[in-house]
Amino acid sequence: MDAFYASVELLRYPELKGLPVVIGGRRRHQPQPQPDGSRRFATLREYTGRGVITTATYAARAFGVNSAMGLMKAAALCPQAVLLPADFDEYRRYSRAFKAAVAEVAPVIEDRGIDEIYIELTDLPGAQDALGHDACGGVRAIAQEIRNNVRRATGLTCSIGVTPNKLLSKIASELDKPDGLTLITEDDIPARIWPLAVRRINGIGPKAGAKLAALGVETIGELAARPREELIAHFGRSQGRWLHECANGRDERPVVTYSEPVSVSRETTFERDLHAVADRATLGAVFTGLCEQLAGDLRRKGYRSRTIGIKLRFDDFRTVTRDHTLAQPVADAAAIRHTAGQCLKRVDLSRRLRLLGVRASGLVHARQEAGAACGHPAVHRGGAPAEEARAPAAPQLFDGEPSA
DNA sequence: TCTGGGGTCCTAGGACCC
DNA sequence: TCTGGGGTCCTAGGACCC
Repeated sequence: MDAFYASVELLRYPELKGLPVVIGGRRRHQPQPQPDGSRRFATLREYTGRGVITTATYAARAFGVNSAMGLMKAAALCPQAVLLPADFDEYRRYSRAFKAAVAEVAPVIEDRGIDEIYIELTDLPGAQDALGHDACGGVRAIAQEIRNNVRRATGLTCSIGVTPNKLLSKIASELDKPDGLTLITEDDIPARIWPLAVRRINGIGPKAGAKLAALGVETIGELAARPREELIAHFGRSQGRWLHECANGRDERPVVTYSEPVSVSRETTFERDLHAVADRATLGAVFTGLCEQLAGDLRRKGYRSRTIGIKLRFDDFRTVTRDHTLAQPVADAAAIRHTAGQCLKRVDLSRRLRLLGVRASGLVHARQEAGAACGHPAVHRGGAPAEEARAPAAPQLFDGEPSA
């Protein structure tokens, strides 16, 4: 989807169309209705505090404003940009709507988050001609039908890349944004893929990009020109092979239509950095709140968790995690709070904190817990000793929160 | 003026088992 | 007199993505 969150907001506030608009920040900048019936919007200029941009309209991007940019930095580039708070419930509604619209045309879909999907077109009627050859015309018509359906259902535009695999489709979908449709065949790879920067490959981020640049590799074509053995020497067997395959446009990954969640988490960044001792009451309350939210998430999704973990980010942005595996899965806030409290004890808390998070992994379905529910004792086979899930004792470190 | 929140996957070392 | 070998689980950190 094109500038998804921002595009959803423009449906709500059509008077903002064409203006630089960014979504992000923490509450407190809802549009205010005016006596004359118009609405007053907050701008980046007025914003102070932490936060990043989650989405910017194309008009805002023209000022150099982009996703993940700090709001204060964005304000320096485009102070007049309208700032709207994120409304995830609304985005999720539109997400379901666009996916349903796609499914009417092509039902084999892999979810890639709120605004992205992979669609399998291979076995669709019309995708191939009678001889089994690719009929680009047929595939183009199907993609066009998908776009029309999405627009009819949501009023939103999307960009589609139609290619032999997921690697190329992801790249192709970004070549003609917004509202684009790009077809690429294997024969097009040298002309259309090789000139692109290696960073366009999904999976090459800042670190791998910099490492490749240091080796004199800027484009995908330059990557393709490097011997496989050289890439393996620099990046290891696994990543080296993968880079070589990517550079040549090869990707065998299937479209995966179903997957179980691996973890569920909640985290929050504070308005100001907090200290374990000086802000103990505040931190304790936040900590308990996160555990309660996590427990609610687990219950709603129907999971219990055997491994509870915490995440801390210090004022110097250093991040540490600690986790703890229990013999029995838990889901209630008190047990999560207790186990997370045990984890917290293992961290040096002399620095101020900017972020606190709680995570549940080792998920099992709440109703049929493997082993335990089937009457097997939780057999312990290797690894560090797992502890019994205990009833919560006194709150551990961020003590002094109002008792739950 | 520092840098959100929710995820996945990978690596590497240690513990432990057969 | 070494220090096997293969496997799983757990933990911590990091890269990356939406």
